[in-house]
Amino acid sequence: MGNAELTKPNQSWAPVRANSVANQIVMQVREALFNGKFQPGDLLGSEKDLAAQFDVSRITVRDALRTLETMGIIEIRVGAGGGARIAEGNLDYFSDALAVQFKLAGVTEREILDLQVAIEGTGAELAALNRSRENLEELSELLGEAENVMDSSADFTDAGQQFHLAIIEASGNRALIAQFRALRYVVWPQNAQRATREIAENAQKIHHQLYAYIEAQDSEAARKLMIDHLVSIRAVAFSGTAADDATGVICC
Amino acid sequence: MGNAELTKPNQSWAPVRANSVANQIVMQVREALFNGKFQPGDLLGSEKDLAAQFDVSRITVRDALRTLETMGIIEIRVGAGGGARIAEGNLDYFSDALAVQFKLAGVTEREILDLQVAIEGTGAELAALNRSRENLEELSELLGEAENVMDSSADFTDAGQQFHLAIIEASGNRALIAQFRALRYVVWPQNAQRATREIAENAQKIHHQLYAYIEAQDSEAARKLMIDHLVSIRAVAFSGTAADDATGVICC
DNA sequence: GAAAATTTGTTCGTATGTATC
DNA sequence: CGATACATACGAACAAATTTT
Repeated sequence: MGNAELTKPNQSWAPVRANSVANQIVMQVREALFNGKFQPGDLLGSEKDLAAQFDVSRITVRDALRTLETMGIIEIRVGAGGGARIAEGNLDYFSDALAVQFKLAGVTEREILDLQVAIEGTGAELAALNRSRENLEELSELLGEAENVMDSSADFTDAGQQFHLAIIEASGNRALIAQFRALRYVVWPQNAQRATREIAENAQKIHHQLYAYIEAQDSEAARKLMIDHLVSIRAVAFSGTAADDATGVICC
Repeated sequence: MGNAELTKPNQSWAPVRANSVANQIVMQVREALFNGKFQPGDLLGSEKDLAAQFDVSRITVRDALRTLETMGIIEIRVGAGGGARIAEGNLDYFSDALAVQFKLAGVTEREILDLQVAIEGTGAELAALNRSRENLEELSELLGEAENVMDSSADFTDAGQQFHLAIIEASGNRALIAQFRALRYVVWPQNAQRATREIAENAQKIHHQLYAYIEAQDSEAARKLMIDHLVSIRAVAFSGTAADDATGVICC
């Protein structure tokens, strides 16, 4: 039977902190947002206003605003006409939270790469199905730009990253875009600057092939090639010497 | 004793708020965590301690702690022996942040379902490759439990959700697990309570087939069936009448 | 461009509720 | 039960930054 709940009887220290006045304010604002009572850009008010509105001290309001800000729900501006506003959507906070959780959970690079395969594989698939003419033009342009920086490891890596991002954007799925951006933020520092000239040429060739599949709307081929592309990155990343594996590619 | 390393406002492009003393404390703790100087459970100290360490007021420390807490980096306990500790990993905040960002970005249910396809498709694939004997036992157990609640829409939906989660857990990939948990939190309220008896039976059949593929380590079949399974959910969710689509399944 | 108004950032002091020993 | 330690919360005040006038 399911005795899983007996294994970890934690989470008993919640009551006092969960019912704090500051958290009650946080919950109220959050509920209002999800109930459609707020839209991005709407003004919540200044700390002074909110303190009067909720009949609490300014410091309590600050606690609540700090939490809401970190959640990405509000943005705070100082000066006249400033105050707390409903955010437009700030992916930085989310990316940071993702990175933190992966760190705390001890998620390995390999696990992250498998997640990346899931995201980018589906992204390539949907890109092939949904790409617009503008998407194709941007992808083509990025391919051209990468061609000019094949000898600069850092520049080519950056161009490759942009190409991958453009593919995800071509999928038209903002959830995937958000995930990819967050993921790139997490894995970027480790995987940077690994491209040699030979590796760059191989990557560029694969990128051209990806473009061809996406243009032809061959979603299954696009997905498979993207996954192979990423798996070969994994091979390079975990097999030690990168130069040995000529088929293995990249950094982007 | 060190201070907060007050940096000069030499970078004009950076907004003032990013250079606040509280945010500097946040960044220092965050950096320390990522540099391996902290492990989950480590004690940071009380507000008073930290105020003395950073040579700032308690309220400034409070601001920083509130941010760190919302990021999921620390957990705070009141009373003697309390204070701020490095968290074990709190997915609730992350899930909430994900839901908030999707809401603010106006991400649609369809987009979220495509992301779910990416996560769960890869999850099923990896589960077939990596499942342990314990995983199979738990999956089998969950199938049996679901069998007993086929007539209760809510209970069966819950059992189905647990089965899906168990598959992801069988993948052994904590990044996928975190993503799935967060995603479930986002989509759960809308998709709940849609199961009829007929739909439940169809879902149960598919779940049994998924188990068979995972046991046989047929990763490609597991992935494809999972995707079909989820796509049919999408069909039900977006085509209005669910009963018409006999092949379409579920709520879980 | 300068002054004024507004708002956040920061500090100190104090009181209270709560958890641990 | 009492003592201790800690977070929560309040009020007043000044500094710093930004927008408006």
